[in-house]
Amino acid sequence: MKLHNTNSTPKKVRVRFAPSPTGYLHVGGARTALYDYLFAQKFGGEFILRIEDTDEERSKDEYMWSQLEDLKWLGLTWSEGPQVETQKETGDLGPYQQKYRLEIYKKYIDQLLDQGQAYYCFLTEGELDQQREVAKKNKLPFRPLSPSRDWSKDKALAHTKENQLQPTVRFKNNFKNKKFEFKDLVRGDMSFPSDMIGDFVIQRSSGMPVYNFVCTIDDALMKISHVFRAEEHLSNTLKQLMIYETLGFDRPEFAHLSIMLGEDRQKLSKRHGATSVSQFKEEGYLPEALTNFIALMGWSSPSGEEILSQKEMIDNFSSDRFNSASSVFDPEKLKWMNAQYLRKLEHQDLWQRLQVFFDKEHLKLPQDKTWVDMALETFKSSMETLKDAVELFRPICPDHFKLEDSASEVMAWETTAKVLEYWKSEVSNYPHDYLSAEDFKALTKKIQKDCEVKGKPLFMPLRVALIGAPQGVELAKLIPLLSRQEILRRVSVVLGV
RNA sequence: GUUCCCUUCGUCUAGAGGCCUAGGACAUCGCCCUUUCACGGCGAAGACACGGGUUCGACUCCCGUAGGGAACGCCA
Repeated sequence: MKLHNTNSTPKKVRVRFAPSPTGYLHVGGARTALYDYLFAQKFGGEFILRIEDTDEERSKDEYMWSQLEDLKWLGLTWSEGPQVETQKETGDLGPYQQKYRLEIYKKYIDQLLDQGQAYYCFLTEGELDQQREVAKKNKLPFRPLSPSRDWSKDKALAHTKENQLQPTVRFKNNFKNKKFEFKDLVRGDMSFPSDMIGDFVIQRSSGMPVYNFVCTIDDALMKISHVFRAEEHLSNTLKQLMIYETLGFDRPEFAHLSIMLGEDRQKLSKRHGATSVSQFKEEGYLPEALTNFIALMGWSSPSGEEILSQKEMIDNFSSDRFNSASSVFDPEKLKWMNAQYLRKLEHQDLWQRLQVFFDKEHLKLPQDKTWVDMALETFKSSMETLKDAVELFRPICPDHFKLEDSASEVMAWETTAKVLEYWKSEVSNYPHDYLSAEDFKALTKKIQKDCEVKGKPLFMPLRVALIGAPQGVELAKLIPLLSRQEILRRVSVVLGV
């Protein structure tokens, strides 16, 4: 399955991520970018960012910047292309936004036109539809048949002017019975027959060239050595190979990554829940966990280790460990992995990352180091995402105390009132501002003895009086996080005083 | 319809002809820890899509079949 790696890096490694700014950065795109980045890092090459914005209707600069920011958030940095901070480009082979490269494309379109390897096509959409229908009826593959296929450039231009037309430009597929072969880094030897496609459009009637053309030109001009892209581009490669060949460009190596699916085995999309990188960010996933997780969809480390730092991924990265089968995105495993990373974080770091989530919910927490350390130590093992901290910390936040419905059963117990009254009076006589875990333990022993209550009927009411709910973290750990005053206030609230 | 790609536990995967009684991870279930909920520890269950070849021997190589996917766009 994976004997086809060349394992050689003859050319200077230059890889590119080429998103089209028609939406937010998708985890699928993020994975491609990640592989680009890892590959470049591993082989000391360059990682280039190119913006494929030839779809004038759907492309928006706003999307471009958001995608770039998400890429940076993931820790993937590039040496050439538009940069977020300066809003300017770096690199010598720009511009890196295709809409600013139109002159370049025009030159090559003209060259093809002059050489008779492309032609102006005056077929209307209606005519094309008709041809398509005929092909379908005869169970033949559709190949556009253009009357102007063999016209000279001058004749076509004259015709255009005379009739005020806006023709497209089609690449003339004159390859007869030729097999286009290449070695895919993921799939091995690939071969496409030249008659798999007909003459294809390389320039729209608007004058804007199309993806398969500009992509090829730019990869060649930007000296891209390896193209990592999603599997859906596999069949496009034939068109691009034809262009490489007629223009005499060196072609890069290709790696067509398997596709990411949702749990219903359909292509991962919005209806499967979160799919954009920014959504995962908002839900409290760590960039290092997200990249680790997506790296493992379609690639594996030689050791079989699953928790891998960026450095470990770089060190172990190679294109012979790609899996060619598509994979299903499993949000549960992502959560698990995120939890692993969360627990490894330094408290100071974790606390800092938590602030944006607390702020959003107007949670005001103490900030002194001892308290933070204690609180984090108590709660971090219950967190899977940063956002989980909100519900964990809310109960110990003074302004947010309330009695949950789940507490009503406990409150109805016969012994509950007695326990809480006793608890209240003990705490009010306590000499310090905060109770220690040890003092709390001693105190519960005392209650147990004097009230003749133990086990659940003892601890559940106390928990309710502390956080408003009968379930949660260990009481001894919770106690030192609340001031004596706050504890008293709460027990009063619960007792309805 | 044509061309091309893909198929190992529910999910991510390991697997380069004998190391396979198919390994690991998530999820699931059980036990332990625990006054609750988690964390953690230990354990169980669970897969080579199917059929033919080739071979002394096939998860691995070849050919079919089935299922899934892509392209056949003036989307990328």
